[in-house]
Amino acid sequence: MNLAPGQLDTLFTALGDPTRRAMLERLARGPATVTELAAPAGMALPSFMAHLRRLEAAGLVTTRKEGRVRHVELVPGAFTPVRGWLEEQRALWEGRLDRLDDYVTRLMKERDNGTGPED
Amino acid sequence: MNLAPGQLDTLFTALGDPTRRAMLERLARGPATVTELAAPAGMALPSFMAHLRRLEAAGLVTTRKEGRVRHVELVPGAFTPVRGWLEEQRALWEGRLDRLDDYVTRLMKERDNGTGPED
DNA sequence: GCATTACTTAGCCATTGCCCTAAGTAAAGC
DNA sequence: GCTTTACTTAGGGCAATGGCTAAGTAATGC
Repeated sequence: MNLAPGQLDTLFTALGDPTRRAMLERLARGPATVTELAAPAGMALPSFMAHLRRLEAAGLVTTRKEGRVRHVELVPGAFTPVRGWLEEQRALWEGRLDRLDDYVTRLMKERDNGTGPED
Repeated sequence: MNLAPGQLDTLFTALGDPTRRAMLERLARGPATVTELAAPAGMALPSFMAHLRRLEAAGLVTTRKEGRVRHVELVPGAFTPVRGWLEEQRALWEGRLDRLDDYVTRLMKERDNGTGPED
């Protein structure tokens, strides 16, 4: 259940482009065909398809071809590793604040009863 | 309070590199000097400094120079726009599921009392 | 069956990203 | 004051990214 090394790299950089984020925003509202998806992007199809391939490579979307039309949809839990990393960071940060808080609390107690922080 | 256009680009791509994420993970535990931060990275200092500048440009860290030493620390709310975007995506996705759920519920009711979905 | 639609492949080009070495500067240490 | 330390600046290489046009393929529509 662990994530592949480099998966966060692929995910974060996939999210680092406005065209690709716009695609995901659109897809969050439901599946679409390549043509539908590409319309608002305002770029040549081959350029657009490269973005789509990037999202697919990152595991953020899946595509299937029916006849000459390719349908695209979001992969449900695909953001999880990203969220996970951000949560870890928050936990680290808050852990640090907690320890800082403990430390300050201890210092104040020590000041009150005259014992110092030395061993 | 709105975010600058392109800020998400800068943030996400800043997070898309393992060296930079490692720096942030280290900094979540507390401030550090450049030398301390660079030690585990295993690369030449100039290369490392470029990563640091990326993080600073993205607004994820701040640095100040004291004498010949540069100190680096996390900017507290810097992940907020990233979290925010992810939350929006989730809301969109769940909104869609809600509507799907409503739809299915309505269909079932209609089937039960014999009224069809046609106008 | 011929035209249209919906990609797909191929190839080019400019910019950016990520790494390097070499040499410079400026504060601390002795 | 000379050395060491901690960056900093300058410049170079090479791959990846993000865009393009032109031409190909394969399914649909008429």
